[in-house]
Amino acid sequence: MNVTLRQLRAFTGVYRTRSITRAARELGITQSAASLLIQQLESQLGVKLFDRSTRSVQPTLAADDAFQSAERMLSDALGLSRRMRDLAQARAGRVAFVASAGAASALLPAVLARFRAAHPDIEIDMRDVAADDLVPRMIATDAEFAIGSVEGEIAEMTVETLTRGRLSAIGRRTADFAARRSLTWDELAERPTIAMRRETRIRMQIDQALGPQGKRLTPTYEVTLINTALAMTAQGLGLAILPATMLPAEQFPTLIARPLVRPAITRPVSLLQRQGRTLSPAAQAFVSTARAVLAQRTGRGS
Amino acid sequence: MNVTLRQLRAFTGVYRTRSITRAARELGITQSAASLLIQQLESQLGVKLFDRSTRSVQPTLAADDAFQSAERMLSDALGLSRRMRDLAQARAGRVAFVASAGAASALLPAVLARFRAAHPDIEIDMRDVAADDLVPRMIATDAEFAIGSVEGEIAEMTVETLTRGRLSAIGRRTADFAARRSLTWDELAERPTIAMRRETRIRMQIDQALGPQGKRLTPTYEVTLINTALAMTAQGLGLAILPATMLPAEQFPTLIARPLVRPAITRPVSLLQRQGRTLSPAAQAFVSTARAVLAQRTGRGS
DNA sequence: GACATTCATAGGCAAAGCTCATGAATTGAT
DNA sequence: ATCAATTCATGAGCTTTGCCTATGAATGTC
Repeated sequence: MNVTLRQLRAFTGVYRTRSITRAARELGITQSAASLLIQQLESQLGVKLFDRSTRSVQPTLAADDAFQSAERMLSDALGLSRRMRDLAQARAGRVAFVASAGAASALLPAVLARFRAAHPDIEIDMRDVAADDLVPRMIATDAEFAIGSVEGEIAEMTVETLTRGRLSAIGRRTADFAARRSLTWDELAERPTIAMRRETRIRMQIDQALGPQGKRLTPTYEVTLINTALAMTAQGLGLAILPATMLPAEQFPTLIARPLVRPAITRPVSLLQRQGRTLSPAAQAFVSTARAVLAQRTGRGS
Repeated sequence: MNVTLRQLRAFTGVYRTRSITRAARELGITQSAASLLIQQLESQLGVKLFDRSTRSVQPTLAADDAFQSAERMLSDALGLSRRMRDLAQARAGRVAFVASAGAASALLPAVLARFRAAHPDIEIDMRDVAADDLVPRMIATDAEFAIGSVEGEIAEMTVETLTRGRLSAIGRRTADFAARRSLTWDELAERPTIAMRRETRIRMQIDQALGPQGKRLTPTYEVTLINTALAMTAQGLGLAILPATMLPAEQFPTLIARPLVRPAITRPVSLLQRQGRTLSPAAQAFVSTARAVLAQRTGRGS
């Protein structure tokens, strides 16, 4: 058998109190148990630690020597427990994840704000990447999860749809536009529109979905960055054709989104995780915050 | 129950080998025992440490975090064991003791040399004091023992006589003097003598012992320091009246000691220890070295 | 698809660990 | 000086822990 922390606890207790009885009380064990623990420790270390009579318990020089190591180990043990408890309660730690640029700019700011309020000491490492890089970066780095639009299966990963954003027309809150429940794709032809360039994921999905229906989007403007599209829309240059989830209400308070139908095209906001790997408590907390925020958002319409 | 070092050993093993089976082999336990230890640790820390499937054992972030503390504690534990083993074997540590000036100059140098050869890493703290200070210093300081001439009992202390030095006449190795087995006190009257001053312990003892016999020492010279007496003797100024144990043969190779008889007066060389306190292994080793050296010395005549 | 490897779990047994009771030594009070 | 009180050590007995063997489930390999 080897030295145990139990023995060391008894040892430091006796060393400090100079009494086996008192130390035992502190530890919540009987005096005889404490006595045995000291004896064991002495025999395992091969050193007498206390000169004891019924009347006094005097530490030997060896005990003076051992005391420091013992204290350090015990405080390390306590520190470890505390640290793990903090990690478990997401009061310490770090969340590293990948987010597509779209999610990062529109969806996640709210999540981040809420998460930070609840878990102020968690380090957040959000890697915002172009949509195409989402999965490769997730695979290549130590990110615990990824948030973005992913369709289909990916090896070694689980994909879960958090919410679906309907492709929408985003425009200024004019009486006319605000009155609409929805717009059809056909109706867009009559109006100036701002869409993403053909190379982008969003646009590719639109074209793929409309093609079989014999329809086609012919935008007035084509841009690369979502923000550009929204800024142009805010200027009244036309309707932006985007998932509603990509409209940050705080940033563009004058804009509103109205779903496009016939056909309704939806785009998932997905959560990507490594299969068979548990998220750290901090990451779990983050994910559930994200769920909560997205649920609200969906509730008030998307 | 609390975290145990056993669990931590299993943990670091698994962490390093990324395998419960291999770690178990290292620890000399079965795979199932190791598996249980990990489970216990996880439940006690409230944190998942490994994502395990039958095919892989992946440390979580919490495990990365915990690993360092765990390693430190284990190496502390090892260090403690080793340190205590060194102390036990008197391969490390420190001996603090008090020695009367006489013992320190004549008896102990040989002991120190031998002890140091056998225990090169032990720190030695020898406090050499005047004979009268021996006991007070022993009581007041943290010295583990004292060596010097002590008669009678002392509270809280054990007094053990290591050897007895006979009061002797010390003189140059002349054919005449060397031929003598012993001298009587009466014979001293015919010769020049060098004795310690009346205030010294040695002298007081001589006077007390001779008084009842109606005898009296009337020295030619009276000095305070033993070394002075010996140096004078070496110069041929007379016979030094001292315990034979106080003649350091190495320092005064020309001098020899011959016991004084009628009456024979002896003076103990005592070992003083605190009652009920064990000596540190280093001190024990020192004391037994002292015994061995003194035994030799007694053997070759004093 | 059979095989081998690895982790988890259950049952059973030995050992450790604790408590309770008691004894021995020592101190302090009556 | 005797007695009560305190404190540490020890032994008996019971509970809990800890380990091993055996087996099952999952997964990657040939």
